[in-house]
Amino acid sequence: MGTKQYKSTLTYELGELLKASDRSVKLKKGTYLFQEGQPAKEMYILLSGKIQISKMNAERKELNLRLCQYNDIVGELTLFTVDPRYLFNAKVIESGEAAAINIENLEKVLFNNSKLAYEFIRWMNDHFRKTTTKFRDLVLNGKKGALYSTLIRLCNSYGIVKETGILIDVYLTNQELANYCGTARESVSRMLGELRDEGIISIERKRVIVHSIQHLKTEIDCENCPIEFCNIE
Amino acid sequence: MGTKQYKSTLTYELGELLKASDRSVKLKKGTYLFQEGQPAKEMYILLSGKIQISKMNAERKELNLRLCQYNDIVGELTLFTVDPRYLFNAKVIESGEAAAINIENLEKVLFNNSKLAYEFIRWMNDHFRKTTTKFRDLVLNGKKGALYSTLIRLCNSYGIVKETGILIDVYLTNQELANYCGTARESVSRMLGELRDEGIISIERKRVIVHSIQHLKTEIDCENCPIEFCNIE
DNA sequence: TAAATCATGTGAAAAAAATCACAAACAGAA
DNA sequence: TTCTGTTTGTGATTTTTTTCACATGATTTA
Repeated sequence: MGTKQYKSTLTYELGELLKASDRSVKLKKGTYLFQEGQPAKEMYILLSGKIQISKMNAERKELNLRLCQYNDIVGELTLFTVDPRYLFNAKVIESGEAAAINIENLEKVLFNNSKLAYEFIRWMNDHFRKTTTKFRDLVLNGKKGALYSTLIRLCNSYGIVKETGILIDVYLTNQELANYCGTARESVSRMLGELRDEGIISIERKRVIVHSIQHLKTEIDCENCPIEFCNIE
Repeated sequence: MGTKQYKSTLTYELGELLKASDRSVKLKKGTYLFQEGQPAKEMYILLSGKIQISKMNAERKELNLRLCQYNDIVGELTLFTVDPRYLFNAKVIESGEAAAINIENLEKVLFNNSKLAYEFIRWMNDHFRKTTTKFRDLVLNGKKGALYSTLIRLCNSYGIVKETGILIDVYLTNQELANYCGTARESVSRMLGELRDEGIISIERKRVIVHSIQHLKTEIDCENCPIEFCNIE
């Protein structure tokens, strides 16, 4: 009991990718694996640790897009472009290790292995699907909807089922949570406080326990889409 | 003078795709080419007319995601999935015609033609990139930012350069514009009114003319990203 | 051409969210 | 353990946005 509820696609084919892996990189908490605008030579697969993918706007407000862990792919959007550059920031929020894959090599592999290319297209589809649904939630359901949606996704990706509810096994500050929602830190603090008072969640040493995910779901009219499309990776 | 400023990728390879085209479909204004949840057998390439891609939430609020025209691909996200279903609504807002491509056929073609698969991955990358940037604008810059971003993208996709400014050559109601921004119809009306009073835009028979796109850009701290990543397709 | 339908503009009020300012709580380092 | 820097909670205020209600304007269509 008490393990991750869902692990994303790329399975056998992931092995293929890893074979093309050139080197491994140590990830130190607080550093960046890459940042927006840097020239991109490599794509990565996480072996351990956690990485937050974000995009800044010009006012330096940050929007967190994904929270990645073991087996997740990061830096993928640079494939097959001229003068490839990273589009996002990849911040290490839990130390670990990643396998680096040279983009040029990967492009060759994809070109010669249609099974893998196919798998990759499928993965991108899934990925796109998640993103769009998430943004719909963020844009249409107000800031409360944004937070609830984020919590649900965090449950699906990092939730550990306990007797009392689902423990979201990541240490996130309110500010970071706010960056997932495009909202103000204080608003998150207030909304979490409300949920706490209503007994929907509780907070135990910086981690959230969701006692009634159903409540969050009904509040945003969650259509109970399959868990593989409703996560934060 | 006076033509579309940018036309998206898939060029030669588009021809390849079209060769696999099975039939063509007439598009009648006001109808839907497909709707969320319907089983998906075909992907489409627009030959003429305009189609709006949207996603609903459970409260039946609609979020408009793309506005597609000649040579744009719609219904693409169903590839390589089991029990494929459309994720979005495709509403015809200007009559025209589309080439339908059977998904199973296309999967075969992609599988056997790595050049095409490669091109497809690249297209999806671009597509993803646009989407993410757009949503960042929507989420981080408030409702005004959302509208300005939408107007800029509309200029890039449908703008016709005139002496006085850029004419956005699409007939959109305030409600439809609002659906692109995740905002209320009345708010759009008010914001457009303000822009009109300031002389930034004017409206001529339901179409917007942007006199100072620069003003819109500075307001949302637009980093002047390449036009091919800043459009509404 | 009139009637009907749909789209727009706008005031007033309510609701949602951000901002500012500061105290309290907590975590990590010395 | 104490100090220090970070994170959290919260009141008060301001700003942004939505909502409601209704008048006006524009387009269809019969």
